[in-house]
Amino acid sequence: MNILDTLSSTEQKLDNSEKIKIYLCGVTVYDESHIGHARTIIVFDVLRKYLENKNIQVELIQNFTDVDDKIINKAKEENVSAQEISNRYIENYFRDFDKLNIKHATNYPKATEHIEDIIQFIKKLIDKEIAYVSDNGVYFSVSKFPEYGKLSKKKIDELKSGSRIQVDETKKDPLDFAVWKFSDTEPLWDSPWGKGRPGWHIECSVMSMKYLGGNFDIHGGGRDLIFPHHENEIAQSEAHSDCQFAKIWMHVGMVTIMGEKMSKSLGNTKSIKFVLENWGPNIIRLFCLSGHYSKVIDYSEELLKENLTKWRQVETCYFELIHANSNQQEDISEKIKNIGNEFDKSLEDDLNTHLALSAFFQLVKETNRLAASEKLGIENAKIIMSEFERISNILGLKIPQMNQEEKNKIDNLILGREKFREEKQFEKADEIRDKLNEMNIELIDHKGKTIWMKKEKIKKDC
RNA sequence: GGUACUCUGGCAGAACGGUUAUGCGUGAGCCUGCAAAGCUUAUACAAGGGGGUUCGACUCCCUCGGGUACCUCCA
Repeated sequence: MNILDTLSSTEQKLDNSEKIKIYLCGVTVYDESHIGHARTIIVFDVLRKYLENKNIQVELIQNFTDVDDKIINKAKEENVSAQEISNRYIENYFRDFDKLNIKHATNYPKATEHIEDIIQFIKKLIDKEIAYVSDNGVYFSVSKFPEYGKLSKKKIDELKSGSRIQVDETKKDPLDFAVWKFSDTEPLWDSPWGKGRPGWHIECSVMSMKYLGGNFDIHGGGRDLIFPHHENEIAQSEAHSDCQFAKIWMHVGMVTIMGEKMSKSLGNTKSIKFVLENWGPNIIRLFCLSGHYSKVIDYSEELLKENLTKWRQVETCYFELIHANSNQQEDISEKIKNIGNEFDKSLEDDLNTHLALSAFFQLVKETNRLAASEKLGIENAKIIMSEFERISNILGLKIPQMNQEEKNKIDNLILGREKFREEKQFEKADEIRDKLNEMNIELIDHKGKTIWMKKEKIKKDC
């Protein structure tokens, strides 16, 4: 599998070894997660599920940054502890992302639970004279890391001249960044240099190394993390270990809205909670996977609606498959195999989810074509269903299931309707159809039989 | 200002140095008691502008222009 690596700007082969180690920069937990966060995490979820489908073990570490100025400010505003804030939003995180059908990471380490590791890490940096203690904290000395800027392709002197950073006189160099900030208000921890808290960036260096070792396969996150976050992580980590940090840097493009970046600071976010309520998880996933992960996608109701149409086709396909009972058979195994290969090939090529989705929709189309011509036999349905399930698993799409009782009820109503239709009592037949519609059951009248499908409830459906 | 990415048909969006992408939408038809869903079929002078390389460029190079992101916290 090839992945576009931000550091080398080329596609790098992902070792198809038995295990792939991935570190994904998660969220700072001070507010509701929005659809931009969802995109990044969905992309990595698909990557992970694809690899696992190929029997490659994946160790995925995704951090929570739970100590940060924004958390502290919010805590002050609400007059509660920082921990209460971070706990609340971690809870919300799982509330949202579980609904989005994201498989849990191997581990979700938190900065506050790794203070001792962080202190040890900083100690070594100071011992190596790469970091120094000043009045305000401990700083990483950028000049000690000659390759600084290699990820974001920035030149050090240009950074200096264009610097909008408030010049902190206690720093030796304006580009130096804090690994430890002195403070005398909560949250704070003891350190050999003074009470305070870790700076941003340091926790990812420490925790990735702790859980994945020095040189792991993929480090990922949103594009906006390239600078300064990932740049600083590389500097700290490589200065610390003298070894290459991540092998591949994989960055997911931004979600914009009306052409503008969706971000908390701009106040133009659509929270996952909101979008879930209106469109449900499957449409969000289809939307997030509709373009190449590295590019921008623009959030709009129109696009979500387009994906609703697609989702309805997927649902139709699924229910055609489970109701298949035609005696006619057409040999389709080769065709289905090709579609599966096409799907895999697309993902192998830098996780081209858009092409992979095209392959999936070919499968859907093929099924619906067979069903329309009364040629969807049980054997064929089995073959297709197995591929359908494999693909929807990787993409994280999920048809809502229902219990037997509900199914029986539907079948009985349909039988009643059939009777009225035979007797040409269409008004009564239509009443039953309407009743089923209210239950989100849609009837599909084929020549010889009527099948039903349970449609996912979508608020924005109209 | 610097850096990166990007500019493809009404919309979304891929691949590829030479072949119809694909999907949505739209038109027509089939199916139906009527619908819905689905199917069939048709539809798009497509490549930001201008140069160049080439037998041939959407694809490579140069240049001009637009957009977005980053350069401060950010997925």
